[in-house]
Amino acid sequence: MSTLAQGKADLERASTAQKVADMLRERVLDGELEPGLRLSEEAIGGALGVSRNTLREAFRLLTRDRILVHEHSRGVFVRRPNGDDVRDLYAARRVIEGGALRRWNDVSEKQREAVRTPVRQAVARAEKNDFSRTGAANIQFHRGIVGLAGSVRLSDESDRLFAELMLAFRVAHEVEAFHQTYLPWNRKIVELLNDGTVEQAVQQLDEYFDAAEQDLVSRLTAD
Amino acid sequence: MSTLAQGKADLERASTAQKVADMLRERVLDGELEPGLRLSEEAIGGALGVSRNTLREAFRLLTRDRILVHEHSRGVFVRRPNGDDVRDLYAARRVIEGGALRRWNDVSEKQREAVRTPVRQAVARAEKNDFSRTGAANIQFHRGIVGLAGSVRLSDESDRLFAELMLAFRVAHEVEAFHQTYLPWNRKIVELLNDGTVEQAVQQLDEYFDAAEQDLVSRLTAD
DNA sequence: TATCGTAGAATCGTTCAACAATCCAACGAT
DNA sequence: ATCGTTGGATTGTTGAACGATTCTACGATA
Repeated sequence: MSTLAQGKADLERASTAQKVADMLRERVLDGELEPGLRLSEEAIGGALGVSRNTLREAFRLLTRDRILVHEHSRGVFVRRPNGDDVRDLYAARRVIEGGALRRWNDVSEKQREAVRTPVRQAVARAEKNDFSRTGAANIQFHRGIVGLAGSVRLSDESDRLFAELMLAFRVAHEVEAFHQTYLPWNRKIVELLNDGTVEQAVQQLDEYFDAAEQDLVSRLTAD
Repeated sequence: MSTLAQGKADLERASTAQKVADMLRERVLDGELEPGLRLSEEAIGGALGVSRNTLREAFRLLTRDRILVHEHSRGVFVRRPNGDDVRDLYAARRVIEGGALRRWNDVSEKQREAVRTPVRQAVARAEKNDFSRTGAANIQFHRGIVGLAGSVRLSDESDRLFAELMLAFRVAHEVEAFHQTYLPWNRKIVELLNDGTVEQAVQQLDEYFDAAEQDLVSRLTAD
């Protein structure tokens, strides 16, 4: 039955606006479209061969995902987070991930493995100097933490927060180096969880957030 | 200067789609447009005197706010939460509000007052049998709790979750009675916070969520 | 020189009309 | 009673058009 559910999801993926939005999202997160850039309706619509109305619909989907921002009568821009945005993002993450982590003892083993596995992957990839994928594994680690909450709404919202944070990394020119710096923290958090000392793991996570926020904010306000 | 910022917000309030979305949101939350109802583009667009494209844009804004759901090639519907949705919503609230409440000792006095005041108001209004406004005060209480996190993104997302929950109340025919039932809980939580026993307050909040979720789910799956 | 205002270009906001694609309900065949 | 089929209704998408807003560059004034 799971294959049927999968197929249904693929079928529903129709919609030109959805496909355009997916393409643009990829371009933005890859860095081809830099934060702060204005996306002209005419230029992009012409390049992609879709009408303005459809393109505007794709824009709306991406503003919902925090990828773009819409300014009335001025157009849409690739989101360009500043220091205040980063502080806000980490304030949200502290509450969400801290709250989720405290559910460690109440969740399924599968959910716990979704936290442990990405750290193992990140370590393995870092040893091979495969840093681009180390970052992806780091994100998976945090997605696993949010997953402990058991709410798809919360996981979806966190994905949007992560996307915004990725843009902040890009503005700070920290796309690759950032994640590996904090890899030891993640490893320590998993150790503490495995020891059953959940509160200590939460505290460690908070320290990670403090350090990461301070680092990122200083690099953003330096510009 | 605050008046200037206010004026700017008013000026930016333009956009036909935005006004249409505001009107529709009100109609939905008031109950005029029932959960599950399909909103015809032609009918509503004609009634409101706006073009289909503009109306579709308003629809997208409301799907972002969890008021409407969009089904491809079928149209948009007033969201109609089911039991699984409610469980997901409370899973999210447990983590968000629990995590926010634990920040009690780290936040400003103003933030703490934003939690205490709504409970006082709710008590006063309940004594006057003003139940419709009791519910509003109850929501303010929980908004105050989320506000302890100090993240506008998290507060905004919580507002969307609350809106969805309001729809669930409506489906369960519990719009008015629900909030006052749990007023004693809120009062107890504030007492525990004032006593400085934050962890006990969190535990009390969790019990509130357990009871509220169970109540609401049973009424939803009964249909 | 610097500030201000203005004209014109560029772009967005919104509408309208049209057609293809999809969904739905009624009908009839097996 | 279940399963195709056929129209009719609704959404998806396009293209063009025009008013409204923003931006840019130029020139006037102090």
